[in-house]
Amino acid sequence: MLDEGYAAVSTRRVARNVGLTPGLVHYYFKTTDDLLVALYRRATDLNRERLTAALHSDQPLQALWNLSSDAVRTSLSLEFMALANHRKSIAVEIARYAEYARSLQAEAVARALSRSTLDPGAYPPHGVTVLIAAVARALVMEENVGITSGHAEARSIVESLLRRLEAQHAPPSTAAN
Amino acid sequence: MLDEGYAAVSTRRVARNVGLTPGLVHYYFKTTDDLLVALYRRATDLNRERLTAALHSDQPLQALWNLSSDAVRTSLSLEFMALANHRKSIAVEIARYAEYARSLQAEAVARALSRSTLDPGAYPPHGVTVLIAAVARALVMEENVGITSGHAEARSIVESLLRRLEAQHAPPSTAAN
DNA sequence: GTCTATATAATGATAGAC
DNA sequence: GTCTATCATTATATAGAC
Repeated sequence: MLDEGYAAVSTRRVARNVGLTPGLVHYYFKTTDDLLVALYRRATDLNRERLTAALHSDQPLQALWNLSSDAVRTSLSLEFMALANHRKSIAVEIARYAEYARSLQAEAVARALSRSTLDPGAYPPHGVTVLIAAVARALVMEENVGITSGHAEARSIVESLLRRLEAQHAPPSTAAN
Repeated sequence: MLDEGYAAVSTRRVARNVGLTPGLVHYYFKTTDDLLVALYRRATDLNRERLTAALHSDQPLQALWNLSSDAVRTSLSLEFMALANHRKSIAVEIARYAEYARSLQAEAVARALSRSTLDPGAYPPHGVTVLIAAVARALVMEENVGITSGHAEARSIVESLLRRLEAQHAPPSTAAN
């Protein structure tokens, strides 16, 4: 799925890769959709653990950003998003997990913001959560096809913002700009 | 491609949809890759015009953001990104256009920043360009699969930032936060 | 559970008539 | 240019032997 895209995943290839027969794959997963949903669930189970750990670290926003920037994990997630465009059963599964993960993340962002000196009204936690995930995902997606210009600069903007959001005792510093 | 994903595009279906035969499609486009590349080029030609117009409007950043938020256009772009994961010829085509579009956008961002009162060092134009495209694309992608939580908040954060970047005569206002 | 065999359908691509 | 016809491959899914 990572190497050749979701379209390369078929019951036959799965069977061949594990040295079994297509019939047996259908015995365990009646339809191909069922197989893909099971794969997605396994991925989210792993992801849930990593996310929880990140959000409970001492720099949850940085940890969330690093986790969201993981190329393999994010590439897989992007394949599922693409797949969801023509597999309704995948779409509902993705939406459900995404909303769950988002709420977890938003809570962590809210906690971090409450410890900072920034105006919480200017940074609604759900919005910040969306932005972090959005930028990380887009960077990985672009790198996957060979686009890199502006990435370093974008990362530095985000990371500097995250440092400010996560600064427990904001230094007097220069006026925020 | 928009309704059922890129995997639904085949020479046979294209032929059927226009009332011709698969053989003829292969006469014009030797391989399916050639067909997809041609489709991508047609899309970028349209896009190039729209982008140029947006960047020459009186509020280029707002216009860029609005353009990047167009659901149909962006969904198509996302399909091509997904497709690029297992079609090298598409990947190089996408990367080439993306780098070109990015440089155009970065110039416009630089011009807007030079008219604003913000510290240009804190907002490198290429980085800002990446962020605008990234967030817009991610929002569309999520909406396509039914995820919406935090979107309104994220949009409002971005739009407020864009207003500040594009404010020709920044008002005294309250301290930026 | 695991296999073989098969029904059915879609695909990419080519050859050759007109 | 446009068609018909075809080859070879892959896919989903099921039936039934063991």
